[in-house]
Amino acid sequence: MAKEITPREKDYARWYTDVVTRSTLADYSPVKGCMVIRPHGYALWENMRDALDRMFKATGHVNAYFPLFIPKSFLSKEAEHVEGFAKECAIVTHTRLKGVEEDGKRFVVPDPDSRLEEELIVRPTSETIIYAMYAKWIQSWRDLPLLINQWANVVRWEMRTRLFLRTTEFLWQEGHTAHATHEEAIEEALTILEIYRKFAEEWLAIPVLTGTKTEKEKFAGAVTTWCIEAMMQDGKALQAGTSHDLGQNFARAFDLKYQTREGNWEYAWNTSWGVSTRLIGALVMTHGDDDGLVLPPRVAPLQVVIVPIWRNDEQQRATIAAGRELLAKLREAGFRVTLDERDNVNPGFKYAEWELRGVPLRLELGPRDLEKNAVMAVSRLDRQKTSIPFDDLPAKVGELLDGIQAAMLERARKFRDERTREVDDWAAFEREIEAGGFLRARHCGDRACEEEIQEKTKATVRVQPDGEPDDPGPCVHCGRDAPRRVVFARAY
RNA sequence: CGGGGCGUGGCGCAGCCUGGUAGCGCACUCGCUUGGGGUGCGAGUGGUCGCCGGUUCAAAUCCGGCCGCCCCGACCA
Repeated sequence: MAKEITPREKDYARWYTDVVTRSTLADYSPVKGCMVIRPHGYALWENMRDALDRMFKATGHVNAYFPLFIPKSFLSKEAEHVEGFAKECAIVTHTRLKGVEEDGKRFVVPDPDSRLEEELIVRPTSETIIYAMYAKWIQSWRDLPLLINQWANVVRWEMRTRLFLRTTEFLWQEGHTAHATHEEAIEEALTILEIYRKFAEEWLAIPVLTGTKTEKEKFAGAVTTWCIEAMMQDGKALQAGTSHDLGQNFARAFDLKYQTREGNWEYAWNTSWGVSTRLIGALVMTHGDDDGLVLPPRVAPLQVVIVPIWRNDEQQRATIAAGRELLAKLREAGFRVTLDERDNVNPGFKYAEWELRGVPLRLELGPRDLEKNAVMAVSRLDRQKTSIPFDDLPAKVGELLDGIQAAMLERARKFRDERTREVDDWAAFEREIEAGGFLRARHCGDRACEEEIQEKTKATVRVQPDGEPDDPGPCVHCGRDAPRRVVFARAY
């Protein structure tokens, strides 16, 4: 049916790229490793951003904006942090270009006279600049907690790129907080983790596991990294968001101290947390099918498309007129909806195109429907048809959209649970990991052991799930004592 | 950074081996037709064949160099 999309079975990576580009979410740009987020993709991001922003604000956070550039010296202040990011930073060395001529051709080169004394780093993340500012703003216990978020772009010069999943520049939010006690900081990190979980499941219909990262996988500079981890349709894991307890690592590095009620000076406790446009990639790979995108109604840029159907001029006038009324009524009710009045393509073409772009609900409006004073609603999820009398209109559309939203989460959860299994011995692990999905196995927690597992199988510990009872036994790889099971998978 | 592939109208490709004035599909424009799952027919618009150099009467095609992008791996959200 679908033209031009590689089926998932044939080549999952190609399918992903096809869906992202053909559905007009994004396109490759002339800049290596960088993508253009097109209006459809950006509208999706805006909806995600707005929902998250409300959740952050409801829990006491405020937005601010910090500079794109970071003095080089800042980045070297926290040892682990440098180690983690040094290899992927873009560096600004000059501030001017200069025209030169060679072989009769003109081009530009950096003007040697404009070389910067202290080079600037294009932020890969903003911990350093933000905690430098916090050190200036915080003196007293009364200044705490400080709960700031920023919506920004960051640059990480990675070797491989994949639309939305890994690009040189990407959009994200990064929260940075300062607290008087470690307990409070941990509570903050967990509050955010819960927001991420809720957002992923209730808005994106992506079921996630929550828990901590191992030493090997945690953020460079963190004491503890919590994450939400999702499973894509090819069985690979995708880290969808992280929340870090930074302890006093950055406070010490940037001399971020406050005076206690008792008059002593103490280092503050920090957290940082973020989700990025990578979530769009997660959305595509969790719900998409061989016909294209499938978007959850709550974040879909368009929730409903009305397609009028006619055979002659009179019917064209009638169905478009009815369509416009319908459009107004649904907009009034708060739905994101459009009417496809184009007369140069036939209905079948429109169906295929709107399905490709992931619109959850289509309302077909033809002569047969007009006779009955009804529209035919078709779900993007399963193409199930429901005839809706005009009189039931805004309400019934809301019900159908809610139903699609719930069914998407349900379907994704079932998919994940069916591909999650327990393994207890190494032979089973090596065999099962080839089939993809999540493997729940015991692990000793030793970093070297985890690295060996990765070398042998490309699998890593994705998450050490929260809130699970102890289940002691031998490590699946080395046989040493392990307290409980963790989740292994190959990851993006 | 290692391995592979590709640069030819807006997009996807053929032509290259065996040199002889550039072709197909889609898209676009116009007309008719059709319209409840990507209608059909006809007429058009649009390209210094990635760049530089060489061989030749003649280069998209052969030779040399350069540039760019994509895919796969290691690193990463």
